[in-house]
Amino acid sequence: MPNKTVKTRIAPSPTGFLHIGTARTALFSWIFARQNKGKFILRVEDTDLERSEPRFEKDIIEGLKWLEIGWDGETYRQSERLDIYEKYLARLLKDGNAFWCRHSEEELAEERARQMKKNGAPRHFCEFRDDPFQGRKKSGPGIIRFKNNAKEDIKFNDLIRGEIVFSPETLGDFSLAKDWRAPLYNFAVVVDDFEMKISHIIRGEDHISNTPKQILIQKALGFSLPQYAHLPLILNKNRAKLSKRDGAVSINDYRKEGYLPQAVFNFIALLGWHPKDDQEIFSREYLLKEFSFGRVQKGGAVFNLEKLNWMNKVYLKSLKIGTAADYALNFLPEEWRKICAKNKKFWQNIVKLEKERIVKFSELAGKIDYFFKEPVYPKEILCWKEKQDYQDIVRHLIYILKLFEKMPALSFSENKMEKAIMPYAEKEGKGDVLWPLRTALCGKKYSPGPFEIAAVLGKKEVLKRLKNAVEKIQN
RNA sequence: GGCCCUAUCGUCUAGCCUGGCCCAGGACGCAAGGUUCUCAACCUUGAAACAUGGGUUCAAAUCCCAUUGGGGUCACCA
Repeated sequence: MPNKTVKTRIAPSPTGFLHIGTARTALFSWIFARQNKGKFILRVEDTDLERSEPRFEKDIIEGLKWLEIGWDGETYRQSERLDIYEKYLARLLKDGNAFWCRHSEEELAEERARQMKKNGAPRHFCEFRDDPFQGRKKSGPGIIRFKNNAKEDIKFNDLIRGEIVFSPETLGDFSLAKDWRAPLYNFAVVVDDFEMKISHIIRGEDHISNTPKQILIQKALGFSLPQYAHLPLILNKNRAKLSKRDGAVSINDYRKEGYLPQAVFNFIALLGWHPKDDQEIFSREYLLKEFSFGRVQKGGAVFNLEKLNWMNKVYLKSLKIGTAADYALNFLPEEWRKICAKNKKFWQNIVKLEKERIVKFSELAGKIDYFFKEPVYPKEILCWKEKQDYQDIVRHLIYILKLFEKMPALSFSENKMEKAIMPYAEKEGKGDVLWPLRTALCGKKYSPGPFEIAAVLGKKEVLKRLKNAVEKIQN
């Protein structure tokens, strides 16, 4: 039964590019909202003025759009909501639930170090806590803290992990804001989630330890508690939180490398979630139908590039040739792109040949240069298994040359060529004939089949390249 | 270090709630073979895991306890 009041959000902070983990959180939040006919919104958490940058916000938005994880109109930016935070902050101070703390950062750091040394929980119960404005900032240091008087255990029910319990003493008087108009994370989140009527907070496991603080603030402000679902983390090879130093962690890195959005979507969905059966390749419709928190994994998942690569190949294979060609066009050097944009059929034929041989589109350009210019290669490449006699190669090439010359240019097709040449190749040894033919056309050890290449190149070009090869040997 | 989360093949995981069908299934990767002028694709086969120790039970990957390992977090970052 769909819950009509469901509202979820993705709340990235624009201090870096769209992280894979953020994308997956967005994906699950989006699915959950869709499943329940609810809403999914975007909130940019840019309260850290020092580190937030517009280019990161742009990247995050582009990444989400690329994956077609769309939010419902509402987009918020915390930096534009300072009046709201100020209002709630005033209320907290007035009610005696918050206070100004005048300790310097150095003092606080020292205190923490002392506590850690004594094997205790590092926390700050402040001496200014009983008079909200005693420590008020005039010019020196100071921030607004939560006056944590909680005695009872703080409990919440996580949709993925069940009940989680914290004892409040370990929290201390935690920070709320640097100043009236400079809210800090835990406080801003609580206010926004309430104001935006978020029903389900879906986020990474690294936020579990923030949850009790947020609950305390919610209670002090008289807010109703949302539901929580803490997703397992995405890990690197060393099983630590995946971070920038681990290489490509931004969704747009994968976009730029020419991965397909469907593949990335499918892959990150499967990183921590699994359907009832063994199906691993699935559409967003399938996921929409099948997703549930009950099947979300509790333990972290290592990001496995090899599997993504495999998955991208699967999607690449199933892509219609026209679609693939259009998409792939973006990954060509300018000069070739112009040629292909004018000659779509030519380009599609090329893509058809390489589509199943590449992992991602960025590999394409390096493999198809011989369609745009004559190949440059050492004559040794023409030898099959590196020990074929050059005289034999010349003999075979000339034979093929003559066969091809007799064929009408218009019916210079894969099939016709094959029919014409195969009897000869069977007789002389397939490798002995086909290898030199293929390498003469493309100048590469590895490539699609000779007839496939020849058909795309066309009769005139094929004859020219065969003659070149013969000359190369004879000189 | 305190607190919290977590634990099945190298990796992603099914199975665990509701013990027996599991000497543990699938996928990626790996290895071997087949197909093949090369590469890719495809087909067949194989190696590969219930963290450890105690219980409970006729029976435990599944339930209970302890231990160990891994991770997260403890900011005037989010």
